[in-house]
Amino acid sequence: MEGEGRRVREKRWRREYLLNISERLFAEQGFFKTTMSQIARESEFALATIYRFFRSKEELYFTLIEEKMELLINNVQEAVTKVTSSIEKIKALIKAQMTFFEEHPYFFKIFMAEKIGLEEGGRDTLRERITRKYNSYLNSISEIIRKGIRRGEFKRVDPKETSYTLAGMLHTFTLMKLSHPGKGSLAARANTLMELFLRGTQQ
Amino acid sequence: MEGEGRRVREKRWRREYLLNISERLFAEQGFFKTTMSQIARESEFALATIYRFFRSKEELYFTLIEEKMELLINNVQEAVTKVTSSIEKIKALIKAQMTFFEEHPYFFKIFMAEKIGLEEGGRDTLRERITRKYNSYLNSISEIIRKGIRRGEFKRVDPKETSYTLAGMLHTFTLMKLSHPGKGSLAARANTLMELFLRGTQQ
DNA sequence: GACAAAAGAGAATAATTATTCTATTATTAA
DNA sequence: TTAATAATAGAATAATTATTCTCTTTTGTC
Repeated sequence: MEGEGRRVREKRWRREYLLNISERLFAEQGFFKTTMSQIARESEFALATIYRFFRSKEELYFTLIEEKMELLINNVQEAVTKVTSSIEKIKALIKAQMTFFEEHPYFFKIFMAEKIGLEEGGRDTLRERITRKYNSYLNSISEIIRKGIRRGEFKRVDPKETSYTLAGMLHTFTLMKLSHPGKGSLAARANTLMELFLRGTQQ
Repeated sequence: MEGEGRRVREKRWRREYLLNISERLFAEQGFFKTTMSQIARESEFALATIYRFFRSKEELYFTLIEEKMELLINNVQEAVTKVTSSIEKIKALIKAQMTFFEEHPYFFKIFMAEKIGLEEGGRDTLRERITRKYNSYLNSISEIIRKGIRRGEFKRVDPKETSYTLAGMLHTFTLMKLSHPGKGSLAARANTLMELFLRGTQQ
């Protein structure tokens, strides 16, 4: 069984390598400008070989998004469950998401590009799965806020509105930091965003 | 000269009509999935006729964005200059932008889709012009906040970070309201967002 | 009404590109 | 080693589509 183990493992490596190369290309040029030949050239696989791993260009693209998104959600969930108060949970969420996107900047770009489509739910089955996942992620943020209100930690805001808005702040903040990287890491700025979210800007 | 006046005017109408049809299609399907034949069919112009108005598909697309963006910026600037305090300026900005996007939802979608590209500045000359415009818009928001800090209206936040974050809140909030329209208009919810921005969520 | 110029139409072009086909090569298990 | 299986390669396919060409129709000026 050892031989088969290596075989399977190597196949997984190749698949992952392919996903990584594609991720970079899709992030840099977008879905349509990226061609399968280009992915083949850069990954040093032949065209037909790619089609042994993925049924189509779309499947490659959406698989990529789905797997990274699962990773993101898992990371965040793990960080959130480690603390108890709602405010700490929000803080952990912000930090975990920033850290993740800092480590996966290509994915961040693709994710941002898809976000608009995601919030509406596309037609394709592939995209639908991702949409559902993303929405349940947003809902889990709403849930934290809802509970925080009950516990008296937050004002009586609308949880849905607030969680969406937090997501928006988080994305734009990340976008700014990734495109104009200043001093210090993105995650180090988590407190700034947290302050803004909790206490606002008014003197 | 009157005959020429009508001629010119009608040409402008046709151009605008073409832009409107394209705007809808681009918003619904994105740049690449939208074909020139489709635009021709839906606008009831012939293919070659479209090329009398616009040199290429890209020019059509970017022209569309640029013109609407100018309109947005003008609307916001006008609203902002009507009031004096920085806090009121921010409030006017939020309301004006929400109103604008509520009136031009197709443009909003295109705008959101381009935003990621915009922040980095694409290679094309056409896109660069838009990028510059959008950045100067963001800078004008920073400026309001900077002045507000000097006047003691805002805390000593980082104006750039804060203005970007405000932009993000505004976009996501708009996105949410446009895709799940609840009771009341979007602009009517401006106060909610304003509250959140000024005073935060903490109890 | 007649001529010049612009607008309109749809077919032709030319290039691109996702996907599949047909061999060729490497790997496994016996 | 050897038959079977999987991986790889690059050419062929087939469809799509932005753009241009050529011709016809409409419009404005005289």
